[in-house]
Amino acid sequence: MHIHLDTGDGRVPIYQQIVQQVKYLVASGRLLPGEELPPIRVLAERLVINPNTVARAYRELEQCGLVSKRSTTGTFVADGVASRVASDALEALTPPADALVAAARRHRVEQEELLEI
Amino acid sequence: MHIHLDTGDGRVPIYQQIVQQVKYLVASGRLLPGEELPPIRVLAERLVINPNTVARAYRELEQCGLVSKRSTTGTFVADGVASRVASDALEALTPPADALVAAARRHRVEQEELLEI
Amino acid sequence: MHIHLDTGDGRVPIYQQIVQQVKYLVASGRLLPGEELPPIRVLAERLVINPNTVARAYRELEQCGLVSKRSTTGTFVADGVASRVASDALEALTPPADALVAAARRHRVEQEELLEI
Amino acid sequence: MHIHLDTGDGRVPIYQQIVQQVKYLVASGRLLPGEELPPIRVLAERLVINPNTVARAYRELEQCGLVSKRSTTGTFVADGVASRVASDALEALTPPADALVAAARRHRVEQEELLEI
DNA sequence: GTGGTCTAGACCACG
DNA sequence: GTGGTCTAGACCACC
Repeated sequence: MHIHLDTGDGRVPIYQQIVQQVKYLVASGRLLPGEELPPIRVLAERLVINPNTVARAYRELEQCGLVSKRSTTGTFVADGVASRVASDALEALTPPADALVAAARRHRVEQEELLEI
Repeated sequence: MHIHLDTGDGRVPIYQQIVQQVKYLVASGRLLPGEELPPIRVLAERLVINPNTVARAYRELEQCGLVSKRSTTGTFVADGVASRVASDALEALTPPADALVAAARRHRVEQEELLEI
Repeated sequence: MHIHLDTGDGRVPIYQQIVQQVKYLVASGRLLPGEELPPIRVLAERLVINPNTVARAYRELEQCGLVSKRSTTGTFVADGVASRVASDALEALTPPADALVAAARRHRVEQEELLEI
Repeated sequence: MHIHLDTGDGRVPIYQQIVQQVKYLVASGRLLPGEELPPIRVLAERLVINPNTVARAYRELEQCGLVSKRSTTGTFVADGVASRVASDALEALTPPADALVAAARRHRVEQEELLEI
């Protein structure tokens, strides 16, 4: 499982970057239901961050139902979540898209110009 | 000058909302060079927010050169800024657009699907 | 707002004790919608625990929709939640009650005996 | 000897579930004094859990005096324990019952309502 | 002053 | 070895 952190102080909390990317990995089928995520400490070490930060990400993923933690055994992708996550992903994409379009309108930016970008 | 605030804790700082909207007003010609902005306290009262917040927005606008404060007289839209703001706006639009496209790619969302949104 | 912590290592995490008791306070009307909770640091100091622990409790309460945090302003009881919490409370009561009864049955404890307790 | 495990991470440690259920079996006469319990490895295999976990359960049962391990021979139900276990069970029932009642009071739940559940 | 994030590291229960 | 909880204290953005 490969995760890339943008530490550029881009105002996105590390733990959310993890949450988001795990969602992506599941939605795109690169993480399959039942598959085990790296142990908290291992992922923390690999990303050179504090275990607490990974733990928080995993906790949020569990609250979303995307992952299930069997204590003392590990953390696993929950069953039958691929579809839900997929629609989730699209929904997550919609608001920023709308905002972008709205912003563009306020700027009177031509549609073609926007598409080029 | 009409400004609408989204206080829904939607992750956009109030002062930035003000900055952005003043830029829009200038770029779209609804605020003309030389025109006076509302006094800090007046705008703060109208928006039911802390005067410090308005002050900060005005300060940022001044640093952008979009506005000039003549002490004890008021805050005025600077001269000949319309064009600069316009290009500013486009630049401001590019990064989120890129991010959106990048996110979409990670989701393997088809381009057509994205354009529809 | 009075909160009592059982530090007797009774296996209930501190942050959950806070969550639970705030729920009780709301459900019983001792905390009214719109009312402000003590700032994280203040409550932490009062309970002689780490601010992070209080923060976690508040975060969970927010995720439950019971509370809303207006950053830099404070933490407030959400509107129109009394009823939901009340039913929540009853639901929270049901499983342990069932477990108790089931356990009693396995012990062949007479019903009267149980009621006396 | 039939034992059912709730692996739903419902906050009850596996080894305690075993301890409890063995107590029930003894108290209810389905396990008689002198009778042999399944070997650790056998029970572990049957329940698909770690042998260490079964070992721990047996150890606790031995500390309670409910069971006695004769090395290299097996684990047997101790003599004359049925009555003790029975009272044990009642004691084990009291604290959760109290907690339940206390919780109910905090919720202002009527007693009749509680009894129905 | 508010809450938010993160670190470093401790201790625990469980398997 | 797994995850869970908690502490102590840092720095940040915002109002």
